[in-house]
Amino acid sequence: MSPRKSEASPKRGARRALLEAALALIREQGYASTSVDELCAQAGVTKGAFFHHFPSKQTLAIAAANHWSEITRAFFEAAPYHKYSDPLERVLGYLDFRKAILTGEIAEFTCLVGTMVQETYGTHPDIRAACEASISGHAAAIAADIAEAMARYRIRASWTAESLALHSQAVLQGAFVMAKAMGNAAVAAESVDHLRRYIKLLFQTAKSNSKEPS
Amino acid sequence: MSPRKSEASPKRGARRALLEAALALIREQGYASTSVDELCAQAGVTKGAFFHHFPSKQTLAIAAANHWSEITRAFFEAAPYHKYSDPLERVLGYLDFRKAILTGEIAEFTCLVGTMVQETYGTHPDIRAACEASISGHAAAIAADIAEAMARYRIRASWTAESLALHSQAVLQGAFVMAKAMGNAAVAAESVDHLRRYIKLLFQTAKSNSKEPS
DNA sequence: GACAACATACCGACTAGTCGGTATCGTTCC
DNA sequence: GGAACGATACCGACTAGTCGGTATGTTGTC
Repeated sequence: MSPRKSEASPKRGARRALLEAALALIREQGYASTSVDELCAQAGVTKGAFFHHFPSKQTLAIAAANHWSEITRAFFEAAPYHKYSDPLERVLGYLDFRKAILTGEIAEFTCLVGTMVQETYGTHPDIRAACEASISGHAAAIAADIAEAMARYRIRASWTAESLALHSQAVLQGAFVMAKAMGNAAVAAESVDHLRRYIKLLFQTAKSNSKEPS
Repeated sequence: MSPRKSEASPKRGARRALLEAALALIREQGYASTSVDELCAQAGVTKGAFFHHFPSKQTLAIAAANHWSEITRAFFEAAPYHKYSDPLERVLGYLDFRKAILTGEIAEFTCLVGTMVQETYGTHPDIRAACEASISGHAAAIAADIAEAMARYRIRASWTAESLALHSQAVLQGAFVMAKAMGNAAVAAESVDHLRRYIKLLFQTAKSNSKEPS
């Protein structure tokens, strides 16, 4: 009985609430300057609940990075660009999608692990590894489409699909840094435009050589 | 009397020693997790000296960002790529130079203001502004060469010199994030390669149209 | 002796993490 | 069905230490 379930945020969901709080706060302020008390207040739980679920602040950060991987994976898997049968269109559609979501507050579209790895890479190896896994995982998904596109359009290049996928992530991470520095998202959008133009150019030259695929 | 000057680091140069310490430590650990005591220890001065020269930790961060602007300006002004008379060669030479200096420890080639702005953009507006000024100033120098190259090669494009210069900075900042995440500089170097290829492609297509300038 | 350039001692606020205790669950046996 | 039971979820006061910042003392220089 008592059929109610899933309240505001606490009660029986402290772990998830803390992970969500970590996403919000760390993206805004970074890892070091986000205190455990602050995380608890945001999540609506107490310190006891925090250390019941996570043995340390660092452990929460790692869990948050993994949670971020899951969230983003699901988010991009549901994105509309997957409908294209042409892998190159999927790659370009991915960039259009990334540009389209550059709206609202800066902390709402920037990357948790990119932010976190900057201040932890030297001091918290485990957090860095979790961030690397998140970025690499996402890049691998892009690399698959790029590789397919290269095969389809008979691209023979000095660069690899993996390299271009990682470069795409670098551009996006850099775009976030620039957006934070300039205080607006427009500069980030323009960088995505440049990246899109680059990839089109890479495939355009070879595309004109071989007419149709298959 | 006593003709000796410029000792190891302290004595009569506390301010400069603290600025150098800030560059080293903040690039390694970030702003928030670098304490005033740590900065003093690294600089070889005491806390009294710190607050004699800087009214607050935030003020030091701003001074460090400005110091960084000066350091990097002098560094890049002395770089070899300025010898080229062709502005496009200067731009490409700039990228070759940026790739060439991606050696040694990660903290030694990454950008202070890019690191700092990530964790301060939302909470310390003055630091953010100083970081923006540093990046914008550097980008403006690149934009000048790009603009000259566009004029010389009669480029008429949907992008501007300023936009491409900012994109270059985004790629570099992103390359640093990726290097920190992956734990190696190679991934950063490959991103610079991609950026160089992009700019060559942008100018190559138009270059074939109009033979020689002037 | 006045002033700048430091050093030393210290303060209150805040930090991550601990600990004893309680509330609420699912399970088991009657 | 319900009492008993062990486990998990959670609470909030507490600690030991660190933080940025201050107040005051010392020293060299003009």
